[in-house]
Amino acid sequence: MERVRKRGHDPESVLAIAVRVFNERGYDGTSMEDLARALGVTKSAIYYHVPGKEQLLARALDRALDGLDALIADERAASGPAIARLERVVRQSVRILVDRLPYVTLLLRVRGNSATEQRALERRREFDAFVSHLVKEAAADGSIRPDLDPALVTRLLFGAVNSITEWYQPGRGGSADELADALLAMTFGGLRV
Amino acid sequence: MERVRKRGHDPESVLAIAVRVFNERGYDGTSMEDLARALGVTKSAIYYHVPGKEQLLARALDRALDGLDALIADERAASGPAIARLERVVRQSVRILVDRLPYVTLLLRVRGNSATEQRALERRREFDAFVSHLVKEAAADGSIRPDLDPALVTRLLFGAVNSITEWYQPGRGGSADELADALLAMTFGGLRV
DNA sequence: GTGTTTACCGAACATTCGGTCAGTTGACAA
DNA sequence: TTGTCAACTGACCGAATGTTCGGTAAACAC
Repeated sequence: MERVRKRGHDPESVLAIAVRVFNERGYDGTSMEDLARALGVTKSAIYYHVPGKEQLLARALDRALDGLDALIADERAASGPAIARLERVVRQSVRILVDRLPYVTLLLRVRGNSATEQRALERRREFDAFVSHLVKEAAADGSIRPDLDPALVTRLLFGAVNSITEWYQPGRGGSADELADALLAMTFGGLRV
Repeated sequence: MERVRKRGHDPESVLAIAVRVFNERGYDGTSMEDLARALGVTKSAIYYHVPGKEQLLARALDRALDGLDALIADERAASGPAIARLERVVRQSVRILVDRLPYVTLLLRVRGNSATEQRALERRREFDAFVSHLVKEAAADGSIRPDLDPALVTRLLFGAVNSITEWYQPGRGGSADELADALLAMTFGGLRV
């Protein structure tokens, strides 16, 4: 009946710690021995909780991708000017990135070395395509600068968004909303006074 | 007397191909066997040209870092308003990134797993500190929006710059200068019309 | 107290890793 | 023709890799 239990690990705590180590040393740079050390158990204990290294990666990537999918689903049902929807997508992306920081960080570093990684890259491309389409809409109705290529804007804009994973530390340096405010002020409004 | 030679590899061609594979699969995800396959030779032939895997990484990272160091050296001697110097640093950073794309790409993915990587990270931090200082100058003299934290602006701005390594392909999609123009238009001028 | 389950350990597994080394090949000079 | 030498091959090494498995101690159910 869900008592306090002997204390020890479960699939969730193993995943959380594994993802932290994956982000510190890179997935390929992390051995099961590294994970075991971080968990305070031996290598073999890990296999009691999870099926293996690649499954840990797959589960972590799903956490990130499920968040982005939910964002798309929400936003497909939305209406209003494209520029306003774009702004909302950026803001929500920042929120997801901050909420699920370690998982999104891992996702953004995936290079397609295994079937698991390739599947994740494909799902990620769907998100990119969605955003790209939105920027094109905003460009077509004349609400963003006409001298900039929409595809390029998409990439630079989300380059800035995604770079948050490189330095953001929860607790320090503002909430997701404050971050999004600053990012939108810079990219939509411009740095110059 | 420097004839045409038997044809085959030399340290330079090995490095170039190795870095390409490192960027495709990640440094830790690349085995010497992978490199040998890409070079069309056996593993042991690699050791005739270069001392080993980590030396390949070290040489590649130096190419990127030497470019950034040269930029700093140039710019320390420069004068003029901070905002103009910042703009020039961004433009030159884009140029170096494009000119030395595979090397800079590799540098930006380093996580400090070995002494070689840690040394590279330290050198990179010097560059970041230089840029950060420049943004603070521009903020102090009132030439960028006062509502944005200079440290945050530095990170987001160079987040956009560095993201170029994620998608840029030489030949396609404009020169370094055109890229820099678009990036500066977006971040300094703002997207909105 | 007995039996079951949970969470783990230690030893071993086959495979892959980065790296070494003695030998081979073929182009070239003399 | 002979000898040199750059550029490799192939066999191999010890260590590390991800994973499996038999066993076990402690907590729980009855």
